[in-house]
Amino acid sequence: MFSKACEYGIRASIFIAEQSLIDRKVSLKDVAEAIDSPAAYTSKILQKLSRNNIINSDKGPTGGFSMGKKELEKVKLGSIVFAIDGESIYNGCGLGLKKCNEKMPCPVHNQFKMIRDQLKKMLETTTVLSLAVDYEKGFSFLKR
Amino acid sequence: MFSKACEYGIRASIFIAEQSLIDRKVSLKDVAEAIDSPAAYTSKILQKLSRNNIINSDKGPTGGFSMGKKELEKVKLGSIVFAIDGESIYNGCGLGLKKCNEKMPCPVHNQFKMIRDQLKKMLETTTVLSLAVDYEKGFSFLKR
DNA sequence: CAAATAGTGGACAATTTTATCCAATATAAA
DNA sequence: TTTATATTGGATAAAATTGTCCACTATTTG
Ligand code: FES
Ligand code: FES
Repeated sequence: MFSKACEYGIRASIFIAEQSLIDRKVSLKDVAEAIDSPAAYTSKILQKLSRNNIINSDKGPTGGFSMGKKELEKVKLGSIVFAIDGESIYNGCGLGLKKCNEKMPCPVHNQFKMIRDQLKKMLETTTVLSLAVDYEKGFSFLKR
Repeated sequence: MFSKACEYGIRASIFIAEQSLIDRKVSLKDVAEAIDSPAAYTSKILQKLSRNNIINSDKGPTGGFSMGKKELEKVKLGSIVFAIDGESIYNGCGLGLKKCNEKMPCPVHNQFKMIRDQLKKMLETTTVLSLAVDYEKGFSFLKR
């Protein structure tokens, strides 16, 4: 469904969001341990999220990754997926034709469109904040 | 969503099904041209489909790939996806945890489960035959 | 200013996926 | 039985994704 990079990106964002809720900046190492991901690779992904204004990062001692109140409220899952995996989720064809195209649809276009539209809607309405709150309550897990 | 191999596999199956409807066996070359895929790679995929009894293949002159009436009626999209991409569509976690697990769900489990269940249902109810019939009528395309 | 800390960026390596090539096998037809 | 044809299987290669290493920059603190 999503690339590994995107999965790490989502998990990292949820962890950073949750820590930001209790006013904590987290280091790369913190993130990698919390979501059980390779640190150096995770670093690249966090850079991308940072450049896309999904999280912010501060250098130096007392530095680390965090999310401000505004970001916490406006960042949806879709923003992360788009930042990392691009628009393929939105306009890609289920059978790999150049682009999804109503006028010259692939044989599974109708079936796929329905599902993809729902996925899209889900991504665009689910906030990282809401997921972070559940995670904080211990209802969900970022590693196993 | 699916691997490239799986996309080729589905497109190939639809083409083979459609040609079988008018009692034609097709060669590897025919398939590769019809779906615009690399022939040698497509060959591997067709082998896998053949071993999974989704299509049949005959060697030698007058050989080629085809689907019998029984296969045409019983093969669903899901059979193809399972044969090529395995069970990850069914039990994989949306955020990349080892397995999807109700007891220790990832933060997006509920949202993903809903979408994945619908995808699953779609894959399990859509027959290759129905897609082949639409394709035959010119309602859909296998390449662009 | 010096030292310690933490993210950044670039090069590189490993792995997985996708793609190619060719000899071997099976089969039908002449 | 010879020949032509078409799939099969194994070895490789190319490309994309995932993962690692290390020197550099920015920043805080003493
Ligand atoms: S054309 Fe294939 S999904 Fe729309
Ligand atoms: S645990 Fe992640 S999708 Fe079910």
